[in-house]
Amino acid sequence: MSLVLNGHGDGNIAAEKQVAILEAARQLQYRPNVLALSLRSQRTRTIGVLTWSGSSGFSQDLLHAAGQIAASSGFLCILADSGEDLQHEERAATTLLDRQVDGFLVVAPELIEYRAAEAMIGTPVVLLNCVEPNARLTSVVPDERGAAVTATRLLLEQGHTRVAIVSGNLRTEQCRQRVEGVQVALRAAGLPAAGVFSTERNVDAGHEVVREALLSAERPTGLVCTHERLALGALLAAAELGLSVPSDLSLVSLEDGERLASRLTPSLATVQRPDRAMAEEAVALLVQQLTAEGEHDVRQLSFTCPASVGASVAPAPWPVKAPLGMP
Amino acid sequence: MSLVLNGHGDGNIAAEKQVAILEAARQLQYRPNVLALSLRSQRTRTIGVLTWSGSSGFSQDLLHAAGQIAASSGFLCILADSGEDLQHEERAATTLLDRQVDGFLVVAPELIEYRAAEAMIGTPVVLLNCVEPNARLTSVVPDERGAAVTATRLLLEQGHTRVAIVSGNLRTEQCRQRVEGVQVALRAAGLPAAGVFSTERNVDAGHEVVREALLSAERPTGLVCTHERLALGALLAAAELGLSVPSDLSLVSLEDGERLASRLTPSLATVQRPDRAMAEEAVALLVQQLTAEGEHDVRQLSFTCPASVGASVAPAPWPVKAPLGMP
DNA sequence: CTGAAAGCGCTTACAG
DNA sequence: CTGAAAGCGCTTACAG
Repeated sequence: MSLVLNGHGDGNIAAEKQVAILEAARQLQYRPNVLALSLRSQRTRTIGVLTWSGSSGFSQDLLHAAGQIAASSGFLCILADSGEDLQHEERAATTLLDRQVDGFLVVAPELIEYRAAEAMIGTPVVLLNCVEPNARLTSVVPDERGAAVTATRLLLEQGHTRVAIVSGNLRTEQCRQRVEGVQVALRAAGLPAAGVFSTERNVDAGHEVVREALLSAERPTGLVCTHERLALGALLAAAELGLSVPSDLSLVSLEDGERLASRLTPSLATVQRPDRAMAEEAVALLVQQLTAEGEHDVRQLSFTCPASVGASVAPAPWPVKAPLGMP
Repeated sequence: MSLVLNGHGDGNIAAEKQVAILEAARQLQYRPNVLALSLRSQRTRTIGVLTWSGSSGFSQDLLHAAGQIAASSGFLCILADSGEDLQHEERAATTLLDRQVDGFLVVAPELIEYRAAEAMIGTPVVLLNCVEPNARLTSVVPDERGAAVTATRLLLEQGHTRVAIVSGNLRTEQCRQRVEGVQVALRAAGLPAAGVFSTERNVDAGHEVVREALLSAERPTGLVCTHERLALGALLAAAELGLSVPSDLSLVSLEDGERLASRLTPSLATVQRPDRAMAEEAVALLVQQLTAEGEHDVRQLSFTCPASVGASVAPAPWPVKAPLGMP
C-alpha cells in the first residue's frame, strides 16, 4: 500500500488496484503518521534552529524567513532559544539532538564568530549570520565590510571629505568590520581616516556622541552610522543644534533589521542586510546536505549588501560653515 | 530496564541491579530515543506555535519567552509561520498536526480576534495576545483598554485638560480598544472626548498628523499615542515646531514591543505590555492542559499593563500659550 | 523479582 | 503481482 501512496506503485501493483487505494486513502483522509515514518527512516525532516536574543537582537526576520523556506522544502523548524547569550548552547543542542533533528541552523542576531557545541559535531550544520573561526562549517553572512564601503561611497560621491563614524561597541566583530570598511573606502579615495565615535548602541548614546562630534572644531559634513538607532540619535542631535539633514549634515546608516530607516523624516539612506536572501540560501544549503548523498563541501558565502536610497544625503556644503562652537 | 530509568524501579527491581543499570546507562551515555517514546505514548511533548508576522509584527518577545518557558517544562516549540497574514493558517495547523503536536499556542503580533482553523478542534489550544470571538478558547491578553486609561491618567494627574489621541488604523481591534480607553478616562474626569488623529503606524505618518494637531486652534497640551512609532513622530514634529517636550507638550505612549521608548530623548512615559508574564501564563496554562487529566475550564485572562516612568510628561502649561498658527 | 512478548504506525526486503 | 513478516526503539502488561 505504501508503495502506491509513495509513487512506487507502477510496475509493482496493478493499475486499478492503485486507483482503489488512492481513492480509499482520500475518503478516509489518510495522513501518514510522521512519527512512525521517522522512527523507521531515522530521519525526521526537522531542522533544529539554535538562536539567542543577544543584547539587541533582531534576528526576527532571519528566523521568520528561515522557517518559511524550510517549510517549503517539507522541513519544520524546532526552535531552541538559549536566552540572552550562548551559555546554554550545549544543552539546547543536546535537547534538539534528542529530538533527532536532521541538521542544525545557527541563527545569530548579529555577525559574530561562533564555535559549535561539541554535541553538534557529526550532524550537518549551517551558520547564518555567523562564521566558524577556522572556516570548518558552512556559513552564510553579509559582507559587512563591503556594506560599509558602499555606505561611505554614498557620501564620497556627493563630495564629502570630512566624514566621521558613529559606531557601536568596537569589541564586536560586526562593528569592527563596519568601521574598517569605512576607513578602507576613505583611504581608497585618498582621504584621511575618519574619526570614530564609539558608544552604546541606543538612540540616547548616539544623540550624545553625535552632539559632541558636531560641536568639534572639525565638524564633519557626513556621518556613517553603524546602526539605525545611532542614526536616529544623530537625527535628534542635528535637530537640536539647528542643523538641517541633509543640507548641513549628510547621514548614512547600515541596517540592523530594525526597519526604522524608511520611516524617519528625512528617510535615511542605508545599506541593507539581505536577510531573506541569506536565510533562503542558508536553508537551501542545509536542505541540500540533508537530502543529497555523500560528502559536501564546506562553503563560506558572503552576501553583498545593497544601498537603499534615502533623503538624508546631499552634496557637501561648500564652503564648509564654521564650526558651531565658534561663531 | 526502563522501569529503573524512569524511577519506577523501587519495589520491582533489586536495588543493586538498579545501581548497575544506572551505571551502565551513564557509561554508554544512554539517551532514550524520543521518537520511539512518542510513537509508543502518542505524545510528543511538543507545542505547535502558530504565528504570523503581520503588518508591523513584533511578536518576537512573545515568541522567545514562550519558547524558553515551554523548554523549562520539557516541551519544545515547533514554529509554523503563516507569513504576512493568516491565510495559510489551515495548512500550517495541518502540518503541525501531522507532526503530532500535543497542543497549539497561537501567538498574535497584536491583539486581534482569532478564529481557530477547523483542523485544530479536538486539540488543546491557548491563545496569546488574541481572543476567540465567542470566548470558547482559553486566551491570555493584555488589558488594552485599561492600559489606555492608565496612560491617560498620567496626563490627567498633571492637570492636562486638552488631550489628543494619535492612533493607528481604527479598524484594528487593538487601536479601537486603546482609543476607547482614553475616552473612558477623560469622561470619568469630566472632560470632553479627545480629538482622534488616526493614521498609518509609522514615524512619518505620526510626524505629519501630530504636526497638524499642534498647528490646530485648540492645540493639545498632552498627547496619548497608541504606538511607539507614532510617539517618535510626535517627538520629531514637536522639535520641528520649536515646542519642547515635556514643558510645552506632554507625551505618553502605549508600548508595542519596539523597545524604543526608553532610548529616546526625552525618554517616553509609556504603558507596557507585560509580554514575558503573558507568555509565561499562556504556556503554563497549555502545559497544564497537556499534562493533567480530565476536562479543563476555558479561561480568559487579561493582564494589567503597568506604567513606566519617562521624562516626557510635565504639568500642563498655564496659561496655555496661543496656538502656533496665530502669533 | 525477572524476562519475553506485544504493539505504537510505518516501510522494505522476502517468500509465495 | 501480492501478502505476511521483520524491524525502527521504546514501554507496558503478562507469564514464569
